[in-house]
Amino acid sequence: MQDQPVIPRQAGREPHLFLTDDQLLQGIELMFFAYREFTSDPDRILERFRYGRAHHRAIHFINRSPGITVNRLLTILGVTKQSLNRVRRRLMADGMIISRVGTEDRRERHLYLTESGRALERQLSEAQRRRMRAAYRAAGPDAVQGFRRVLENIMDDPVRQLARSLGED
Amino acid sequence: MQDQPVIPRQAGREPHLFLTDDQLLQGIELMFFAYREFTSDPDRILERFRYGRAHHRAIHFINRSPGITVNRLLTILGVTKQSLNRVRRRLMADGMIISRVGTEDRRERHLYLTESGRALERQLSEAQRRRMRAAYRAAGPDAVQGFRRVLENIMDDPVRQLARSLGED
DNA sequence: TGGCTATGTCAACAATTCTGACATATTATC
DNA sequence: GATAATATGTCAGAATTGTTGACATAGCCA
Repeated sequence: MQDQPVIPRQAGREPHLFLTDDQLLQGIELMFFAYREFTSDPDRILERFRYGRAHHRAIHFINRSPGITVNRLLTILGVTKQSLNRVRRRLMADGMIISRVGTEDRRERHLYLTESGRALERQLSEAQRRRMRAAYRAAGPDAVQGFRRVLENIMDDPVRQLARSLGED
Repeated sequence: MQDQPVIPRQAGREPHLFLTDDQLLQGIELMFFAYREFTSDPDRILERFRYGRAHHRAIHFINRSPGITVNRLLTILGVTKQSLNRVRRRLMADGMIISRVGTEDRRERHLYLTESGRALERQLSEAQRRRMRAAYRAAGPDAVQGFRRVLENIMDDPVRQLARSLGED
């Protein structure tokens, strides 16, 4: 995803944007409303399984990085292991994910989606991808670049690095 | 993470983009991580008051539309009145907001921030505005435009209308 | 007057998160 | 080989936020 370096514009001086508090408040509200809409499609699907967003997030990132360890998943999700374990236990009981003992380090557990898990993931992901695709197309390619640049800059550096590292596994 | 550029493909009136699933997944993850970062600053402040995000949202929208009715706030927040009332009661007990009987329709209650409420709002808002301002400046004006366009298009029409109506009150 | 609207409240329940404590297996280090 | 550190798992209790359902009051309107 290294299109362009996101941070350093002109070393020394930043482009001087005049941003009123009202413009910034609008941006804040856009984030609030868009995020809510953005999660509404998967939420409806999850209801049918009586799963919540925590289950969705686990499924998403296990799909994104098959064989991910519990520790790595905890780092990405930013929750406690107790919290994740409740979700993980349920997903394992339901046959959505499986856990394999690590070959190099036998303390580690590597998580994978089962066929059922992949099916659910596709359903959830499809709903969100459809919305993203429609929004991208309606906004146009330049807007997409800008969207990504702003979101990346909203993150602090450690999280930005983490987000960028995800496709690389 | 293969960097597939977002390629504009001409066809018809709307700009057609060729979007891989991977690009869309990246967008989805950007939303997830950016939103989490975006809420982290106010979360830290709220902790000191033992308030949660529900309190923040109420404060935000009451500040944005002083004198807003309970019903309107419920519509914006998309929660039940029981859920909002728990938050409202606490904020009123703490002297952060006040409620005034409507002059035209005496059934309505109009909500306002008190001086304490405004002080807290400024604190919360300042943290988020600072982050937004920094992101906007780093990304540049064109990116901001694109950011807003994509987020608006992520919303379904009713919510988009609602979001747009907010500055107008 | 009767019906609808706006608001408020009580109670019970569910989901998600946290902290803290404790346990086990495995790896790394001295 | 003994000890420390790491990775994982579990139990228990608490806080926040959300839900449904039921019920009550006040005020507007036809």
